[in-house]
Amino acid sequence: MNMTLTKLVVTRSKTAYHHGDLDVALIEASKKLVAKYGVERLSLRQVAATVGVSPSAAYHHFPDKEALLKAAARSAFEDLADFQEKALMNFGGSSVLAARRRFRALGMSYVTFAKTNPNVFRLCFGPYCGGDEMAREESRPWKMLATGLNELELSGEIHPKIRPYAAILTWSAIHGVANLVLDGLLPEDAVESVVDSLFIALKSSGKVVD
Amino acid sequence: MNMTLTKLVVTRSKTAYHHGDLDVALIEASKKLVAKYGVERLSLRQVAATVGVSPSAAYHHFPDKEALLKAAARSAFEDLADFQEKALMNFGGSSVLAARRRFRALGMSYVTFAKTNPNVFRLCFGPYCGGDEMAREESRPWKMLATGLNELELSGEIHPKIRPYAAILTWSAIHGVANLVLDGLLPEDAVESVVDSLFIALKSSGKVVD
DNA sequence: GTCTTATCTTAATGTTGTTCAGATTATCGT
DNA sequence: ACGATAATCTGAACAACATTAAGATAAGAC
Repeated sequence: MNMTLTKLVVTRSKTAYHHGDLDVALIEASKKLVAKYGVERLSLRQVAATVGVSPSAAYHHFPDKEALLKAAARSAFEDLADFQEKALMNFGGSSVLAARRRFRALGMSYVTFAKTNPNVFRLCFGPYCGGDEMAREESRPWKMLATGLNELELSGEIHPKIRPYAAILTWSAIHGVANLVLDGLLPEDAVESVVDSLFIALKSSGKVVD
Repeated sequence: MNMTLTKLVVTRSKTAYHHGDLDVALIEASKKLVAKYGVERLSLRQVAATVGVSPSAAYHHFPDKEALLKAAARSAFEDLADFQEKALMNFGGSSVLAARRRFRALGMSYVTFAKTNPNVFRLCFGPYCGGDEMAREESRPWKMLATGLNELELSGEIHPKIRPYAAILTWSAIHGVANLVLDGLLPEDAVESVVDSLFIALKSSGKVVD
């Protein structure tokens, strides 16, 4: 779980001058302001004012605005993982149906997060995205996807032919609809279409000749 | 084809005071600067200076910076369509193989454009994306995808079960990899994986029971 | 308690988006 | 051809912005 907020509340100092966890407070304030106005309208000064600190104070914790936004993006990415994790908890069990429900929850929660916090979702993946530092295969969303696919495979819901591509195809498709729906280029119900078609695509036993 | 640049060159006025097609010139300059530095680092004043005009001149053609960027995004979206169209021209014929090659070219060119001009690609689909104004089903990339899928269908390369989802799934998956690769969250070769798996997924004849 | 270091503030600089009053050119009716 | 009207651009201004430098304040070590 993402503990940044908790840490903030617990260890905040009482004296006015020294804030005590300014870095975390700045990140949290950034996320809130981004959620409200979007990254493109975010100013360092506003963030500092929200936290109750002078603008230049931020420069003792981050080299510049870009670094702060990258840290906020990183934190927001963890929030997304948290959200998916919670969604997953609603569907326990080891049956085939449970595995399918969990897989569906994984994809749906991803898009629900995007639609609920469009600006935050865009922050995660925009030009402030950590990229390599987010360590691809080690990232929590990727790991959840991997285990979800393993469960489906054990239930015989994935054809061997497509198994090697399953993770990349799934993440790409889900990430794609999320963005296209946010941009207004696909209707909202496109999400269900993608999830449904992914089930069909993964289970399929078609032969391809080149 | 996107004729904005041509129009600019042809009708540019010689007198210094009146520019003659300032709107188009501003859009083109914006795209160039975005390509170089990214949307987040673009300033109206720089754009105006590049065109050789005072900053306030832009406000007689666009209500504000956001409107200019939206216009630039719209134009960039047409550039993407142009790029795909050109890629498509390399693969004529009516054979099954030709249909498959065109479909592959459609997806690959989409991602190639993204990787060649990451900042411009992000401009197309970011918060400055036209959305509804881009008219979804009437957009050129969507139409190309639709005819590409029709060709594949006529060649017997698409199973009826997945046909209704084919367009949405394909666009989502391709758009998704493009973004994830740009963000450094998927390796570059993920693109081929997605295109290959799309072929498998579309042709498949799997049965799904609920 | 003093010294050192970490943390924050104040003040300043140069750039940004945007506005407004005025200058310049094009267009059009005559 | 000419004068009025509208379109287009400039220059100067303003507040908000990111960033920096020099100094104030508090915390922790000894």
